[in-house]
Amino acid sequence: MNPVQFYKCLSDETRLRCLLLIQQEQELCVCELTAALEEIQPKVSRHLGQLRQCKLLLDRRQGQWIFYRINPDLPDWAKTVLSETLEGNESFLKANLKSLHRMGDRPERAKACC
Amino acid sequence: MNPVQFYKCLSDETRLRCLLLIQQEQELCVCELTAALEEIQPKVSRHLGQLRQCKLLLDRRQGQWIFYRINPDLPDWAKTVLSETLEGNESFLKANLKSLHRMGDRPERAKACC
DNA sequence: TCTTCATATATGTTTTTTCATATATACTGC
DNA sequence: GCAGTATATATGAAAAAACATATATGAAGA
Repeated sequence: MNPVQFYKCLSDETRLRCLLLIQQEQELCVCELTAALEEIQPKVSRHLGQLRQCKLLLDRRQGQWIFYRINPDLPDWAKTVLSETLEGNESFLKANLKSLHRMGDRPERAKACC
Repeated sequence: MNPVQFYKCLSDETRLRCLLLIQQEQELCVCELTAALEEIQPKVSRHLGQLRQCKLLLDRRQGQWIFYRINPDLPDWAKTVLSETLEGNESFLKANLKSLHRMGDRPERAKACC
């Protein structure tokens, strides 16, 4: 994982909020992120696609939903960066978490596999 | 310190190399960084100017040289990000450190003040 | 068919890069 | 001390490149 590429991923507001929300909630689907960010779906989807392509996120389909989670194979330094950023910037996500939890009908999660 | 702005600063190759070199060496002047990166002076200077404006770096003049160092007042999470990134990416800087140490006539450092 | 999500295209905006030049300090010989 | 010159750094302006966005559309699954 090239650190420049890694930080390019974190350097956009939409992408950083997605990453930190997922870091906090373990796993979120596109419609949850769309609601949390109050952004249009193609915008969110496009940024998630980038994060997936750079291997910061993994996705899995469950029925009609696609859930994204942090790639557990990220190098340790990158994982530390994400968790430190989340811890040090709670207020940054406050409004997004509020919107997320206000969302009705959040999709049910099943175990990823096995 | 807004985390998006912070990561925008780290998302450029020239800026990230400068930051990590300074993190490792405590303090470097523009000509040392120019030599380490093998880039032209206005390019390096521009990026350092940005990092100073965003308050990631502080500068001091000593004679004809201007030395840059990490701003000690950065929030803890940001300091941790920088040190983790340095530790986790030693090889990223290898060539730059080699160029730096190969540089003849590096400026002498005096104590910053007092 | 409806919902969820992804992607293509076109467009606008921001960022980066370079060159040329300005400013500040230092040095040399008088 | 004073020219004149050299070195270190910063910055204005213009061009190029990279990036983000919106709209429209497509594909997969319930």
